[in-house]
Amino acid sequence: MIDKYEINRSLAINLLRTREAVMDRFRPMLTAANLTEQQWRVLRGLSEYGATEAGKLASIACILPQSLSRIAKTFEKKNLIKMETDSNDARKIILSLTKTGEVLMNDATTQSKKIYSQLIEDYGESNLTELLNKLDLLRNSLENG
Amino acid sequence: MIDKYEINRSLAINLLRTREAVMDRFRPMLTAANLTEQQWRVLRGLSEYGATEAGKLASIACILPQSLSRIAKTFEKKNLIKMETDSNDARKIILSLTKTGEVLMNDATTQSKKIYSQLIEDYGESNLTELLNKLDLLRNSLENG
DNA sequence: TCTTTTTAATTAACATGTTAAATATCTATT
DNA sequence: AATAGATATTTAACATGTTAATTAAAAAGA
Repeated sequence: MIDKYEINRSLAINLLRTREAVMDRFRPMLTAANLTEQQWRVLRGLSEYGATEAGKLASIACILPQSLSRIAKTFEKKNLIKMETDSNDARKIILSLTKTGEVLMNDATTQSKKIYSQLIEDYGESNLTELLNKLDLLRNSLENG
Repeated sequence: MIDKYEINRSLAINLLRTREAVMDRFRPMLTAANLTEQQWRVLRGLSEYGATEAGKLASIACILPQSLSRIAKTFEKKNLIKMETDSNDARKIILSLTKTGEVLMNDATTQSKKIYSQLIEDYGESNLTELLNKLDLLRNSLENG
């Protein structure tokens, strides 16, 4: 069925709709862990990269530094992360997971990997690889175009 | 260069990063028109579909009905849209563009089409078609999987 | 060294996302 | 017709996105 409405073939909207469809599979896990999508990305970044300065972590987690400031404050109160000033540059704040944060992430990551495995099974590994490659190519085209 | 960090190959984050890269090209146009991304999607939906009830418009524009309520209120004050109760069902609100709204959209749409044409030229039409097809397939896989 | 510029993080203000609840209207059932 | 249940929209509360301004510290230049 051909769609005569341009908005439905718009690239930006298709990327948005598709991302929402992907996240629908992960939302139950996030709700159970009492984490927002952004909080999940921040903790995941810390879990994979270890102690990281705020600016770099924001970039890794795809959120703005301003948002990370607020999220970090919340996480520190909940004792999920530690915040320390960089000894070589007092402007920088180094964030890292506490033991509590690591335990939370170990549980959540296990569930996340299961969900992702099922997604790959449903979509097909080659389709996933090709899609990721096409997305990389698009980003490169946009930067250099 | 192989990326050892899983977060950087995550599908949801790649879709997010790519969408941001696409929108970077449209943001100057939106800033000039003094519209947010969501407001742009709402006006574009109205422009293409004509008078539309709120719930359907929210779905078309990929925003939640709650967000559309707030946006519609703003637009009505600015005289960009009209809000009328459906004569057959008083629960429904029919939204439509005013003349002022149409003029705004005519200008913005012209610019938008130019930006999109340039994007297609940079990325390649066949790449774009294949990407959109892969996104459609992914959404179908997620729904039926 | 002192000043200027740049960088990193934070804060502020407003718009939107998200979840839950409230309101109004319609539909179905009795 | 009266009630219960379903639907469409709105409101509320809090988290995040976005733009602009602020603060503190490092880097660069005179």
